[in-house]
Amino acid sequence: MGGLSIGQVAERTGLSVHALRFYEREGLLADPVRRESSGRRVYSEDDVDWLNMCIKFRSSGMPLDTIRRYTGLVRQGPGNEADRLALLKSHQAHVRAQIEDLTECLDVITHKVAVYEQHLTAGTATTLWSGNTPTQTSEAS
Amino acid sequence: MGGLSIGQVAERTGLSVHALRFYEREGLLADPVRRESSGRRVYSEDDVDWLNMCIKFRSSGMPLDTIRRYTGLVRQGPGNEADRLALLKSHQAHVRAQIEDLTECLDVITHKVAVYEQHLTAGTATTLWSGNTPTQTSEAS
DNA sequence: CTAGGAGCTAGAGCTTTGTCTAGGTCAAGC
DNA sequence: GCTTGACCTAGACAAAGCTCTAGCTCCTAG
Repeated sequence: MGGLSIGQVAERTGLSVHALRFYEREGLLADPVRRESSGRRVYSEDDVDWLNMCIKFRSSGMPLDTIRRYTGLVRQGPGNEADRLALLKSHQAHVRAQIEDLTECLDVITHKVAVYEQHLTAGTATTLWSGNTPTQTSEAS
Repeated sequence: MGGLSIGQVAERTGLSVHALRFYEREGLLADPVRRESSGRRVYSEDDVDWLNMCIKFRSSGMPLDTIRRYTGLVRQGPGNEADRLALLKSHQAHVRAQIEDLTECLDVITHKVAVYEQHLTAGTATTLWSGNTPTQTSEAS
């Protein structure tokens, strides 16, 4: 309610105080953070919510620049909902693509893990034959 | 078989020739690329396979440094399979975490998309009431 | 009243991952 | 013989996203 200091916000968002000031400078905050008479920032719960959303955006690969654009739309107020939606959908597609991509990579890696695990188990079982090492060729399979 | 030029490899891996040279300098290739008498690189199919694997690693967020470590292990030859496996498993876990993370982000975004879509549809249906805009507060939901 | 701790601004610095440039070699085709 | 295009090396530059520093202001506690 009352208001949070930058340190408190850092603690509860996980962003550093440096990053918080940086984000503000970069225009990522929906509205400029209020200040105490002394000039210190006072964050509202809404600010924290907004920041948490930014964090979600960031951690799903949205560049600061895009977040800035989105912020700009929200700042403009009602009337550009279609634009916001377009931006969100585009990012949504991007995130889906990332997940697909990663899933594919995971498959490859899991395959390699399986190969090595099997190799190592075999090595333990049949101690004598030590030539059964994945070669460089089989490495890239 | 015969051997591919850097340009051909660039074409079929999607990496730029610059990136290919860069990767080599960075020690990401299992063995040093062979050279023509003139000094030009000659890549084998194995090299391409290895590069494709590196690309998978990279695109799943493995830093060059880790790829370099993995490469080092493979270069050392048989005997360190357990280390390779450990590295792979660690990356596997990392990729899984990323996917989970992204999935969570996707949920949040999808939720917002739904809110905006519903808002816009409602706006079209009931043209008169234009005050029904997501507020900044609801923005961060 | 003084020390410590948290904040402030402006701006420099850093890391990662490439990309690009400059200046040069080489082989093929006209 | 000259041009063109692909390639070479070494090293400068770049973009993104923070992080850190310097130098200063406050407030609070002892």
